[in-house]
Amino acid sequence: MRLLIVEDEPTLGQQLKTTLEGSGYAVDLSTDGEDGHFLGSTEDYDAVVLDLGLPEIDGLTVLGMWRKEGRTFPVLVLTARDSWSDKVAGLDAGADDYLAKPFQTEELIARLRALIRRSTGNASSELTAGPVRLDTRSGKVTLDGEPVKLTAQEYKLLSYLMHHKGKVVSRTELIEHIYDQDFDRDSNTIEVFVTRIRKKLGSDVITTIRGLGYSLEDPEERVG
Amino acid sequence: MRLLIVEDEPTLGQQLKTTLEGSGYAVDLSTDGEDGHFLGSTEDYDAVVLDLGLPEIDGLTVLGMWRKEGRTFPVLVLTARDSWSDKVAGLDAGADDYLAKPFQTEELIARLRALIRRSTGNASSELTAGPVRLDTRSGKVTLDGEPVKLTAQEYKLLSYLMHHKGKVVSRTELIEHIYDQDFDRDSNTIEVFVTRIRKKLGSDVITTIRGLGYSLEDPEERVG
DNA sequence: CCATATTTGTCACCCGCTGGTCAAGATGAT
DNA sequence: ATCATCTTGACCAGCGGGTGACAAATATGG
Repeated sequence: MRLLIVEDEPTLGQQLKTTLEGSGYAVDLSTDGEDGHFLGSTEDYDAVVLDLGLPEIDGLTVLGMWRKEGRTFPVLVLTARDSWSDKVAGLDAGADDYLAKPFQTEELIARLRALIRRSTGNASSELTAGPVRLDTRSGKVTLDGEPVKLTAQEYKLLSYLMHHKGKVVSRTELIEHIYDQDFDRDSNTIEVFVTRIRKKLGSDVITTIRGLGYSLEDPEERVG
Repeated sequence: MRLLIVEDEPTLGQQLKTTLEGSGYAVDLSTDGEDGHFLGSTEDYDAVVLDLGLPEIDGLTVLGMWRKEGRTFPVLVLTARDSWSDKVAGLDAGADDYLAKPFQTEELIARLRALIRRSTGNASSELTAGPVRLDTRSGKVTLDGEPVKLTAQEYKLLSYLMHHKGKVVSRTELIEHIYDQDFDRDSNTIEVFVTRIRKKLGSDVITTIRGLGYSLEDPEERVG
């Protein structure tokens, strides 16, 4: 999962980036509205954390522009503690959730997880595909009930696929959502990790669609 | 399906070409209006992506010329973000859809798919012919409900025929719409692929009209 | 703070699939 | 029967993808 943070205060921004990366997200950080808006318009994020008090362009404006352009990623807005009006305005402008500063990073993480879950149309924080179950809350994976140890990267890859079960996900899309901006786009890491995951979970969990990418089967097995 | 991209910014153009080819289109790329206009006038495209901010000739002019020449392919116009006048002018000049820069390639792909679907007179993204069903959205094909694995090329060929169900499609037309500019026109690949598709979907799906080409039966055939 | 284990990404090599060519055989039209 | 057109099996080069091994980076533990 890949996030964009738009936060003008460098220390806080950097700190958030580090924490969220620690929670398994690929994070891009932008410190002003102009740049942040551009990133959100061109790159493909799973969620955005947007501070309203920005220099240059105001956060609300940025959000409004995104929505007008048809960007649908979930946006979590950071507001000053007591600016009640901001919250209302934020929700009006198309924010999906808000959090008042100062806040516990714990809470931010929890809310982001919920946002992403909802936006991908998953009802529960438990995702399943055949014998595989993934709990986004605890970050644990089981195969036929048995716990399986995945490494951080393996988990990210699998998690993205499970959030988009049934859809064909291209290598580029995977790279874009698992790594942040600067990453060597032509290398075969994805293939390598798919192999490693298959070794742990069985070779039939992830299907290869030649020339297009990978896919987790939807439970659309039809018998009779 | 074959597309023409007219985009002066080389990086963006090339990137678009690559992505769209990845989505199964044959793509010609032109970097200036003069050349772009020529291609659109001589070759046969299923849709055109036209950037309005072109050197030499303006995009709107090109579009106008095409329409005056009687070209009917659907045109998706790329406009700068805030130039609202461009949009209006574009639609007036005969554009079928527009997309403001910057945009996400996902969206471009979706819009193109819709444009082509509409321009071929198909109401849904699910095309059917007898027992065969093709979903342009997911790229999956089923025979009597059973999923069938087609290769990329097989899919392109079948997809084109299904978009033009009932019409007799000549070999040249197929070649022109499945491959891009540089392709050896006299070879029997088409025949070979027709054979291969028949082997997978049954020999009666594609009818041969000797001397003219191939055709997918309209479902209403009834021999009295 | 060093030693060790684990993880991550790169590389090289292999393999099977796919797309395209060719040529021989089948099928139709006249 | 003759000729053109279409079908199909065989063949092969090239590509995309899978995998083991190695090296760098990072985490773990004494």
